Amino acid sequence: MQLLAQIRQRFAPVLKALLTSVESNGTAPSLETLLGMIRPAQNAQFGDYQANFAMPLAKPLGMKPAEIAQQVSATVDLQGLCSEVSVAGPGFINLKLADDFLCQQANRAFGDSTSLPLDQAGLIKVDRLGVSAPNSRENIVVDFSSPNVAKPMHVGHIRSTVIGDSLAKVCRYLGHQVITDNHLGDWGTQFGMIIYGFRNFGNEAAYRAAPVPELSRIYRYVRRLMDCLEKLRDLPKWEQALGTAKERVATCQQELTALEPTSDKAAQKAARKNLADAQLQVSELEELIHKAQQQLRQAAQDESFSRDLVEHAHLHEAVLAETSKLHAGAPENLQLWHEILPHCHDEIDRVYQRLNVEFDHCLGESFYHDRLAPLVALLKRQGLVRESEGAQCVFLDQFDAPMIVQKRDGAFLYATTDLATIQYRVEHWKPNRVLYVVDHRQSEHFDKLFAVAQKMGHEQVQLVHVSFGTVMGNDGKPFKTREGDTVGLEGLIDDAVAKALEVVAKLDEAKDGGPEFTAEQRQAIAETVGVGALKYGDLSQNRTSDYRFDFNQMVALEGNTATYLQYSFARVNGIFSKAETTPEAIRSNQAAIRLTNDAERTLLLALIRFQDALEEVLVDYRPNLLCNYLFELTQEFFRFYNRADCRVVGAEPDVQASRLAMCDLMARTIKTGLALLGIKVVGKM
RNA sequence: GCCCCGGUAGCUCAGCUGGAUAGAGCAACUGACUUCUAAUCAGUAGGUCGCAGGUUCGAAUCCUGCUCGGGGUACCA
Repeated sequence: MQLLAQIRQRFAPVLKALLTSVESNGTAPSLETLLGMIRPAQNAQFGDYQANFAMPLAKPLGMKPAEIAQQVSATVDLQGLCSEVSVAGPGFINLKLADDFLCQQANRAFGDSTSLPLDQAGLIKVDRLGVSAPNSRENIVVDFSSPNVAKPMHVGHIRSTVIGDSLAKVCRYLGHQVITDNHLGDWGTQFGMIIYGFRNFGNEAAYRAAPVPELSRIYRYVRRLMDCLEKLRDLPKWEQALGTAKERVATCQQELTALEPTSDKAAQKAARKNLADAQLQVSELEELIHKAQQQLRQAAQDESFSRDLVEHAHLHEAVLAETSKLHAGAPENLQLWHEILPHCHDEIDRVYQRLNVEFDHCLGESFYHDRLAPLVALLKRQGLVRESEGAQCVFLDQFDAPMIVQKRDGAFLYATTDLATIQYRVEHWKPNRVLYVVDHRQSEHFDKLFAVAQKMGHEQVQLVHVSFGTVMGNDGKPFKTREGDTVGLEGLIDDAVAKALEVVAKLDEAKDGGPEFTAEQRQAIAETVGVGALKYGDLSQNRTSDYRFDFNQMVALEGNTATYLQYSFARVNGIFSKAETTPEAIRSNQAAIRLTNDAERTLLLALIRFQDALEEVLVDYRPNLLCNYLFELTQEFFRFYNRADCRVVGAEPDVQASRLAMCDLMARTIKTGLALLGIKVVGKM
């Protein structure tokens, strides 16, 4: 249920009346703004909710804020909703929900056994818990994950995948019509690499025995060759640049010493900064060169690799040629592409399965390739395209550089594909909104893309770039292995699960009655806990900030982690078995939730805020708000759980029944909330 | 050069559509297992919210300048 909306509704008529009296003076905030100032109390000592609109009304109304607050709280009808209304400080209105209302809402959620699907196929279902349908049901397309299928998924894919999946689920849960689409990279240069590599470095037998590892090996091999060739090409340039940079250091040094006797502080400061910049440049170049030399030395030790470096000196061009042959429809390349592609899908599907992520569609770049030429033709007809330096460009007033939709050599770009994708989605899915869950470095691309889409006439669809920060390593730099490679996603999952298994085993051993799990049970729990920790570590972060990936912290499995939330679910189950009952029995028992103390009250208050928390998530597409909510809810639960006067088992029969119902609602809310984050629970830990 | 994002406790970060005394986790310290699983709970300590101005009843939050860091910036995605 929507709590905030209910409270705001009660205040609306009173505020409307007040606003009409300031009509002449048009400077008063809007009704909506004022209602927005009713929100959960920041500090529980002030009550449950607070209204802060009296202060900004003081000037337009020509009254003291406290008087306004007084008047409003005397007039507003909060019958059945609040038990206490008071004015405090300069004019804050503090509200306390009536216990009866709290119980009534909680009972409604508890009694709602309807289930809602979280995927299009309806395979994942969760409890509705009294959550109401949206005011307007929208068609929402969520575009996320979008890896290149030709190479193994790495740590960079995790944020898009996990955030997108969660947003899609929240949208669906709140009643929207959602289509998830994985816009796979299955048509780009990476395939040129694999095709070339398959022909030149492929091992037929290995491929037949296990295609995926062999393809992966081929990709990595070509990648390594290209890297080395690039280094060979760039090394002289860098060395030259190093020389220049060193000269610059010397010049800067001289300039600074020349300035020293003068008293021009600003000039000295600028000179010092120049020097520092130059020195930084030198050290960066030195490191770059050092690393490259190291890599080349290593390569030199590998005889066959060195031979390949010589034989395939023009690898870069060759790869591009294979790619454009593929795009041009050359049968031999197309055939190979069809042969290879399913294996690439297998590879990423295994990761998705592990992460419990599914898509309604996986329409990759290849799906759009024959729509690109017609799209450019359409842009031309619309008069949006202009040729510049041989390329077909759409120029935009807001940007210096144009959006290029066709290269000088006639090839299309990802901008072209993205436009064709919008075209297709609008035509076939008629979305009100499309969410692109893609990292922040592409924000300018999306700004341009959306601007062009609007010029093309797609004004009715709201296009949103849900951007997120980079995954950093412990050193504060983009997350890489010690060797400088990107970190494979699958290995990361394995590590997280392995770590979770350690903890599960250790705690199981330490149990009072001795270990209770079999090896298989431990493994299953570790899988849920490990994957949950990995996802939650990411989701609980504000998506816009760079995310420092600290493996040890993530698998600490205590504090604000998925494990903590999962643990609360397991503990509730512990209560049920102690009480020798089941959730089904509790629900059919039709017990009434009622309040006997403040810990119960705080827990209930948190429980009935579930929908409000979910709606907050969608305001700015921020799953971390759901994490915050679930964490706070769980804290309230454990406070309740640890209190001597909140024992469930052994309380008076009707109190026990009420508390069992509360616990059931708690367990279902946590389970549902975690499901909306794409995280599972286990009955015992 | 231009554009975008960020600087909050020792560490990692919430809070940013302005609200009362700036929060959490980790790390440190004290206490709670004959109890519904101690992966828990209660408590202590820790801060000139990068700096300087401004807007107003009120600023971590909005505006301006500065500073430090990251990213992007015409044919890669």
